[in-house]
Amino acid sequence: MPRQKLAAEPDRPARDPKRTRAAILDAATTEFARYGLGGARVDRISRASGANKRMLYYYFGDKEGLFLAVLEAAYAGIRSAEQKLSLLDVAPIESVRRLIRFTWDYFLAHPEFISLLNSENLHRASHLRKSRRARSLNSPLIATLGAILERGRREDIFRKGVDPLQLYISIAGLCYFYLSNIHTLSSIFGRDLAAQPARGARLRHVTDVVLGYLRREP
Amino acid sequence: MPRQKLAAEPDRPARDPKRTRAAILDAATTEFARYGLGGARVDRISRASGANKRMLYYYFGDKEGLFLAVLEAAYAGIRSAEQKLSLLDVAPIESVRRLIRFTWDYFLAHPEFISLLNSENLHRASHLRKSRRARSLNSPLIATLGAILERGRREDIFRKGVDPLQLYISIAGLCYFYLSNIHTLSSIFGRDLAAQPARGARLRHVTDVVLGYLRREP
DNA sequence: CGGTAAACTAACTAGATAGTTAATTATTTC
DNA sequence: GAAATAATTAACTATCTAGTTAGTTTACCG
Repeated sequence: MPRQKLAAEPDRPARDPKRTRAAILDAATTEFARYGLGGARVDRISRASGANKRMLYYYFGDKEGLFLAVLEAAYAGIRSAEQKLSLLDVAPIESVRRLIRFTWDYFLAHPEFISLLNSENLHRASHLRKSRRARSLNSPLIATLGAILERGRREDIFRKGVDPLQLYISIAGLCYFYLSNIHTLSSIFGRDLAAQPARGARLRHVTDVVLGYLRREP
Repeated sequence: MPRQKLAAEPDRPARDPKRTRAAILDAATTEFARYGLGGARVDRISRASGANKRMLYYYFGDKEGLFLAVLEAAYAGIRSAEQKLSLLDVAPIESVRRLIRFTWDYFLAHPEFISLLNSENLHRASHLRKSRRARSLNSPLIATLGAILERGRREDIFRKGVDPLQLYISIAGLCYFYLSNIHTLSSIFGRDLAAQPARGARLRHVTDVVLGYLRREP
């Protein structure tokens, strides 16, 4: 099948480095998410992006460099989405509900992020370690969550002594694991856990677990 | 480097199909866990097992058949360990504590199981779907957990209406995610989350989350 | 407008890869 | 004990793979 050329429109320059680079990143995200780093193929990325294979090496160095760029872009995506959350202008319980809802919806809408994280952990975060932006990928939500928990404690709604980092990890874990392992869980338990009623039940359950935990102790 | 022969001991038969097959499975488990299905190499498995590469195809058909055999063995392992748990001869709260502890300790001791599950989900459980034993890999703990929750409810300790499958998935998720994503989490948050104090804190936190959720509502 | 550099193309390469072939050897069975 | 079978070995194969080479073409700048 003849290769799709990018600059097919008459009024577009034949060379557009930003567009070429973005197209490669996009195709690479899909390929790495679908096959993992080890199973992804450079030639398939090249074909899907419409860019010559040489260009992958021209812009990203090598396959692993491309993978790191994909990962950084993925992190930038979730951080950007997190910034749009408004959590501090509502009551603490509602803040936590929103955070849970955001986390669940984000993972649901971005299964490629889950897959990329799994790949990166298989490789022991060796790519992130090379990244100059790793620490900047940290989530400012931890501090925000700390403020929410402190406010909830002062209002006598939440229990004392909750570690915001642990809670953040737990909220992520409760959502992530279900979606990341959706295939084996569905297979083992003989149910389609990806279907709507099951997903809705899962979100409600996660919310109950977290809010139940946060409830002030007698 | 000269290839290690299996039957080096004088009183061992030169041919031992069971031992050869077990050695291949063992080497394959390590290889698939370390590199994922796509990154694993058949020649490395052959070398590590000490068996001729032809034997991998003789016993398992192909690389994917070998992967399925590894996965089934891994599931058999956790089911066997679950059977040794005794949960019904103690009070409900202690039962739940034991289940959490078991889950955490098992994933900690078997990082290869986590990695294999991640690989299988990347491949959409396509191997498990071919397995004739998938449903038998189901956990009988779900029913046990149901009994525990019902007993706790009757004793007015636990809240009403807890879905044992959801709770089982949540306990697994709270433990699994932390360990599965240990590398990216440590990298992003600039802490060694695999070190002892952090692990202990994590287990305590998970226990508090689950028991906090289960606590009877006022 | 010409020179230069950047962006791009097509073909190539050296090594890797899963799987196969053609045996040989050890064990089992009658 | 000989024949048959199963388990094993060494070498091979066809294809795949990431990355490279050697250009060409387009855009930019003075």
